[in-house]
Parts: sequence; structure tokens; C-alpha cells
Amino acid sequence: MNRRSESESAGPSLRERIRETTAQAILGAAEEVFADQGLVSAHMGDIAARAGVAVGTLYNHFKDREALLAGLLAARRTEMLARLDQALREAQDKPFREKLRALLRAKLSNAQEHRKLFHILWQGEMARLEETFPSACRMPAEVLREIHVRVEKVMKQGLREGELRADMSDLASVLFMAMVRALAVRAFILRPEADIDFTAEADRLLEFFLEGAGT
Amino acid sequence: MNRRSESESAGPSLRERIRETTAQAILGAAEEVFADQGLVSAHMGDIAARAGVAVGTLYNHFKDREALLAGLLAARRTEMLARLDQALREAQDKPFREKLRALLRAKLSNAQEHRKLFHILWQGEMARLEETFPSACRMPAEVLREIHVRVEKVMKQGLREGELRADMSDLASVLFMAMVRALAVRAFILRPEADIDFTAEADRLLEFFLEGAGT
Amino acid sequence: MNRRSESESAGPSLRERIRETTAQAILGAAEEVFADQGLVSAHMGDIAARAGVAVGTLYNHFKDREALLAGLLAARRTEMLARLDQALREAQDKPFREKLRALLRAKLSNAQEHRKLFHILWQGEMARLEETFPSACRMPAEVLREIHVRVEKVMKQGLREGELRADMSDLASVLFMAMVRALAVRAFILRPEADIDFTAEADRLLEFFLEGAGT
Amino acid sequence: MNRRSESESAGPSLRERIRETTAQAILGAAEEVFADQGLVSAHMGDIAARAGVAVGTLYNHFKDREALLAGLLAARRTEMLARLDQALREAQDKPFREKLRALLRAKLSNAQEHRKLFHILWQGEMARLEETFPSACRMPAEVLREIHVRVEKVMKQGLREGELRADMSDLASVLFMAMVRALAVRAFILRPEADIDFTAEADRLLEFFLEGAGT
DNA sequence: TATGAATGAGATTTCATTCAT
DNA sequence: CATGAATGAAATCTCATTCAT
Repeated sequence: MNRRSESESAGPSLRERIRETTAQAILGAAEEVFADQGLVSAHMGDIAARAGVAVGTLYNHFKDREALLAGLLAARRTEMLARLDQALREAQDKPFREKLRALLRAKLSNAQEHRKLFHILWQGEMARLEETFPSACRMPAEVLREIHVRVEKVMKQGLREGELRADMSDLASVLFMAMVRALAVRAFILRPEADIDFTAEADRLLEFFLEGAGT
Repeated sequence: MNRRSESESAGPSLRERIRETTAQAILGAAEEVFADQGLVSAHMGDIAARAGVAVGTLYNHFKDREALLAGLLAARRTEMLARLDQALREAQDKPFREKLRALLRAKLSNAQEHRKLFHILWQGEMARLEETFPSACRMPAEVLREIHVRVEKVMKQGLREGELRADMSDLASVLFMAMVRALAVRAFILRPEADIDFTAEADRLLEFFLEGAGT
Repeated sequence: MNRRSESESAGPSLRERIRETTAQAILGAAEEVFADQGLVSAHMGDIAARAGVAVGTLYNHFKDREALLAGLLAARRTEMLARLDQALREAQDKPFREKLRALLRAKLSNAQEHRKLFHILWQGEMARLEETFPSACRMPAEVLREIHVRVEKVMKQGLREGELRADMSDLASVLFMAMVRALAVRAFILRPEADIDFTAEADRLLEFFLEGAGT
Repeated sequence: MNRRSESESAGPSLRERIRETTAQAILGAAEEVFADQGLVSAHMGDIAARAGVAVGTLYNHFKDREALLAGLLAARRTEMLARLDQALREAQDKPFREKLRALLRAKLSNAQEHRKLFHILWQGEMARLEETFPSACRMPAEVLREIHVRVEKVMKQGLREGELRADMSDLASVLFMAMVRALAVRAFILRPEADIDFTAEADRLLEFFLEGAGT
């Protein structure tokens, strides 16, 4: 791969660091442009301009438009799942309710941080982009599934601990995620400028989920 | 809409009825193609072919691509709201719980019937299509708002009747709609072939909404 | 295919005739541009300009650049083979030498007429264009083979009539075609402006072929 | 070519020898890539990769893509003409027929050795690459002309010795070269894997050339 | 001198829209 | 009104060439 002898230090060469910086700049620009203009109207030229590089440079780092999107989604997905898993680890020995709260807060906090990309992710649940992005469009669904797996695991614990009704267990994860989605959409997309205290929101959501809206 | 008033007789002239038939055929084709290929990949040529007319004909009935989409959404929106309103009228004097159930069933039944368009509608909630469809893209949001208004009205009644907790009243409508959405997406989009008994689903959803998932 | 009722006459409609005219104009322009600028440097824009149409029009008639080249080659190939076959038919009962002369004259006359395309054809024998024109680049070789078949048939007759040496029979067709090629290249390509009497040339070539250059 | 004269010692300096080695490696790689992928599809990146250097290095040795091709052709042309001239020198006092045979064998042997480049050379006879390679594309024609000069000289001797017909003398060289080309194309390009005894082929070609195909 | 990432002009192709018939 | 061929702006991607390290 590289014939160059790593002269003395073990770390990456200067050139490699520059290359990595460019790649990150491109991903950052792609995140903004894809989110601002939508998956379809985001043009390579716009992304290049936002990243401050030439169009060709995009193609030095990503095979084509789809690979760029896929790279972006993959990078952010890794971050998000790491965040969720860390939250779960930290609440490892806590009871069901605490664990669910931890998961919820981690998700909302990550969603807020990447509110723009978040847009794309939830959108991908239904978008008909198989034609335009044969492979990248599958990732949102996969991400959702991976989140679902983690939620489901916590719900199982709730069942074991007798905190959850057995007759609703098949709906619990699905509806919980739907509620989270709704709050996030409302907070980060429909009112992006509002400064919402989502720890409080999270607690109310939890209560709603467990107790229901009835008296 | 109609540039010329019917010449002499009462009803619409033959010519106008033919015109109307063509327009309906175009809308039907548009619904299928927009839903099958997505809002972006649906091409005018495809729609014309599916409708069995020439492209030019599309432009005789709709100013441009966006007007066609807007026309489609407007037509279906009218149908849907009529359905909801009829259900509400029929349950006019019933208690909160019955009214909510009626609304829910009407919504799910309509969603199933137009599952394809439904796809577009929910998608439009977040899609970034302002560039591509400056005006049509606002309609999904408007439709959601109009549904919201009706749901909210029923929720108000629930509050008055003491069936709903006051401390969750601001979330009730939002989270209810989120749950409906989740069930509909699961039933009509993720498992389009499955034959689901959504009256039963509706009842479970109601119970979940009112009682919560906790024990 | 066409829903249109052929109103009265049996012939093609006006629209179809116009369409055909455009297609011919495009093929003509393609012939000139491909020949003038080479298979690779001939750009769709140039062809459209030469044909006096917009770029998009090219794509209404031919799927892509390669299909345009293929269409061009196919059209000319048909013409050429028809010419050769007609010449052979007219000389059907003549002796070997007359037949070969007829074939030779037909070939040279056709080559002169399409001297530009001729360029492409002979070039294709060796050009490495498999990448650029996966399918179209096979046609020149096929055309050569079809000419070869006809030449070979005449040579067989020469053998039967005792006019050809048996010990050279495997080389006869190949070398004959090589000579024809050389004369044509010299006459139509290297000296395109010269006005050469190729009936005389043809007779000398025949004599050379049969008697050799030696004394 | 060489910008600096050797510093002190007589032979070329080490640095110059290294430089020369790199240049040769580049030419070798260029020969393969140009021949394998064609004059147009051969990319600088491919050539650099095949040579085991970076793209930039190509430009340290050759001004641009065309200069690289020109350098390649020039190098091989020198080799080939040297080979022909040596063969002619060795047959200096031999009669016409022997000289022609010597020339023919030298040409075929060289063509076999550089069958790949050979491809390019013959192709260049007609390729329309003036646009792409304003100057390099003239070289194949020049090479052909230089070969022609040598063939013509031998033919003159044949005329003087009374071995050649005077009435065909203007065609003799052209048709002889055409025949050689045909055999070489057949042997080295259309059947590159076949192991052909081209000394025998050469003798048959000579006989055909002198005696003709007729009885 | 060697390196290889960045550059950007330019090529092909798509498709909403127009308009003569 | 229906038709469908023509239009051409706009998007993606390629690759020869440059130049800082």
C-alpha cells in the first residue's frame, strides 16, 4: 500500500492527516447539504462548495454520490450506537425504569446533536429511494432495527421485573419508538430554534408510556 | 378550475364530463406512479403512460408537475377529511372513548385504502422537497394539522369528561397520532401483503393509549 | 404501438415521415462527425449541432452514444452488402475473373461514396475500443468477415475453374482484401482530393493479384 | 533531453543512470497500457501504476501525455529502423530476392517482438487522433514512410535486375507492404496466441508477391 | 526528484416543458 | 383538446495536469 518508510514516529504521516481532514470536511459538508436540501436535491457541486474543495476532490474520497451518502450514514450510525451502548453499560445494574430512561436520554441527546442528519434517518424509514440510492437507502432501516434491538432488550427486562404488562409486550417497543420519534421531530425539526429541556420531556414521555393518558 | 360555465342545460356538458374523466385517470395514474417510484423518481412520462395518454395531455390538465401533485394531494385530502368528519358526526353524542375509537377506525381504514398515497403523505412530513415542490410540499403538513385539529377536539372532550389526565394534555394528541402512524406504517408499508385485522389493533392501541404499558 | 387510426392512406403518417427524416439527418451528421473527429473525439454535442437539432433529440432516437454509432454502422453495412450482392448477382454466370472484377468495382465504388465511414470501418479492424463501445466495436470486424465470405466464394470458383493456384488458396482472399484496402486507403484517405480512375486501378490490381509483380 | 552534462567522470553519473532507468520503466509501462487499453483509454494513472511510480513522476520525465506517447513511438521507431537497416546491410551484395526476403523477415520478427506497439502503429495509419495527439499522431505515418523508402529502394534494385515488371512498379511497394501488414495483423493480432512459423509464411508471401495467385 | 491529493473543464445523459400538427 | 418529437438546462462523473510537501 504505502512504500513510504514511516521515518521515525509511529503515527500517521502528515499527508495522511491532511487527507483525513479533507475527508472529515467533506462528510461535514455532506451532512449539512443533504439535510438542508434533501437527499435528492443535494448536488455534488453544493457539497464541494460547502466543504471548500473542488468537485473532483469528492470523487477522490468517495466513489460516487451514493458512496458519499453511505459513508456519511455509516459514520454517524457508529457514533449513535456507541452512545446508546455506553448509556446502557452505565445503567447496567439499574432497574428497568432507569435503563429505559438512560436509553431515551442518550437517543434524544444524540438526535439533538445531529438534528440535521436525524432528518434523513427518520425520513429514510419510508422514502422511496431504492432507485437513486440502491444501497445507501437501506441503512436508515438498518439503524432503526438496531435501535429497536436495544429497546426490545430493555423491554424484556421490564417484563421480567413485572413492570410491563404482558398483553401489550408486542407493541411496547414499536410504540415507544414512535413516541420518541414524535417528540424528536417536534422538538428538533418542527421547532428547530426552540430551546427545549428534553430531560423533563423524557421523564414525561416515560410516565406517559407506562401510565397512559387515561385517569 | 372550470373556465366555461355549462352552456345551456343544467348538468355538465359531455365535453366537460370527458375532460373530467381524463383528469381522474391522470390523478389515478399519478397516485400509483408517485407512490411506486417516490416523489422524485416519478416522471411525467411514466404517469402519462400509466394513464394511457400523451405527456402533452398532462399539461392540458395541470400547469406543471407540481400542480399535478398538488391536485392529487388535494383530491385525496378532501376524501380523507370527509371520512373523518362523517365518522365524528356519526359518533356525535357518544362518549369520549367511542369518539376516539371512531376517529381511529376511520383513519386506519382510509389509510389502508390509499396505502400508496399514505406513503407520500407521511413521507412529506419531513421530506425536504421545498426546492422541488415549493408549494405542494406544504400540503402534507397541512393535512396533518387538520387531522390534529380533529384529534385535539376529541381530546378536549376527554378532558372535560374526566377521562384524560390534565398533566399530559399537551402531549396527548401528538403521541396519539404518533402511535397511529407507527401502526399504520407497520401494517401498510412494512408488511403491505399481510392481512391485518385493524379493528382489533385499534382497540389495543386505544387501551395502550389510555392505560399505558406499565402494570 | 400506435393508437392512431391511419386515417385514409396506407402510407406512414406525416409525423412518422418527419421522425424518419430527423433520424436520417442524425445518422448523416454522425457519419460526418465520427469520421472527421474519430470515434472517440466525436461528441454528442457536435453531432447534434451538425444535424441541426438539440442534444436531447439524439437521445429520442438512440438510447446512447454507442447505440447511435451502432445504428450508423448497421445502416451503412446493409447498404454495402446489398451493393456487393447485387454486383455478384449481375455477374452470376460470368467466369471467375469477371466476377472478381465486379466485386472489386462494387467495393471500391461503395468505399468512395462513403469514404468517411470507410475510415471508421477499416480502423475498427484493430482499434481498441472494447471499453468505449462494448458492442458497436464488434461490427467492423463482422463486416469484414461478411466481405471475406463473399470474396472467398468467388475464389473457390476460381480454384474450380483452374484459374487459381491451389498452393496459395488459403492466402488468396486475405491478400486480395489487403490489396484492396491498400488502394482504397491510398485513394480515399491519403489523397482524398485526388480524382482517381479506379476502374483502371481495379484492372491493374486484378492483374497484379493474378500475375504477381515478377517478370 | 538531458539538461545537465555529466559532472566530472566520463560516463553518466549515478543520478543520470537512475533517471534513465525510471524513464525506461515508464516507457515500458506506457507501451503495455497504450496497447492494452488503446490510445484513448490509456490513462496516466494506469501507466504510473504499471510502472510502479506516482503520476507526478510521469510529468517529471515527459511534458504531458502526448510527449509520453511520442517518446514511446520514437524509441521503438529507432529500434525498428535500426533492425531493418542492419538486415539490409547484411544482405548488401545479395540479389533482389534475397534482399527483399531479409527485409521482410526483419520486419516480421520486429513486429512479433513488439506486437503490442505494432497494434498502435498500424492503427495510427488511419486513426483520427489529430485532436487528441496533435503531433504524436503523425509519427506512425512517418514510420510507414520510412519503411516505404527502404522497400522502394529494394524494389528499384529488382527493377534494375529485371526481376520486376516495369508496368507495376508504382504499385509494387504499396501492395507489398499491404500484404505484409495483412499477414502480421492476422498472425499477431487476430491470433496472438498462435505460434506461427513466419519464416515459412515470409517465403510464401514472397512467392505470391512475385508470381501472383493465378496459374 | 518523487509523491499523490486537489483541481476543474468538459463529456454524457436525463427529463420537465413546449408547441406545431 | 390530444399528441409526442424537440428542446436544453442541469446533474454526475472522468481524468490530464499541477504543485506543496
